[in-house]
Amino acid sequence: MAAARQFWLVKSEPDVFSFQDLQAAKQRETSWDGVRNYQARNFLRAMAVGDEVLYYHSSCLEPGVAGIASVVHAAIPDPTQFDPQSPGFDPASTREQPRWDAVRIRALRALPRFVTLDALRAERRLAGMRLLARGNRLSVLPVTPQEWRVIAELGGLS
DNA sequence: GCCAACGTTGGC
DNA sequence: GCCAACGTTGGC
Repeated sequence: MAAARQFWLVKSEPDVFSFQDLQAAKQRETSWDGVRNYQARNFLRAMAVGDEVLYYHSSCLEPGVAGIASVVHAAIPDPTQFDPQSPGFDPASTREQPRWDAVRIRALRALPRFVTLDALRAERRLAGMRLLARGNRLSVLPVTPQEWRVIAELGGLS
């Protein structure tokens, strides 16, 4: 029996790589690498092919959820950790014992309505959402099916 | 640019 | 194992 599909949220600075950039990418895909936080890495490792991912724009004029992507390849060692030229280079990582992982995601669709951080905060059904917790800084987060439904609704889906 | 919150590092 | 210093995140 197949495991139930899980839901996630990833943050990206749109000035660096927006959801539109993902849609415009070759195959609408990208390697989700550069994550350098252990908790976030563990969430990456828990992702399975077919899981769905909310794509959140952070550190910008209007933070919020821009679109939906899906996981098309499960976690592998993040190649940027071995690259001295990369900002993600980690001298403590070895090929034998890599510390950091990356997954591959593909854009599914933009939300018909961009769901702003303000709108998320204003929605009582999302009061417990991890993204909205005080001081939250994780760039990869799990999302509950209930939260997913509410955000899809706010975004104009279904 | 500011600042609160948080994770990581390293001296002890 | 503690904890101060430091770096980063991310909203504003």
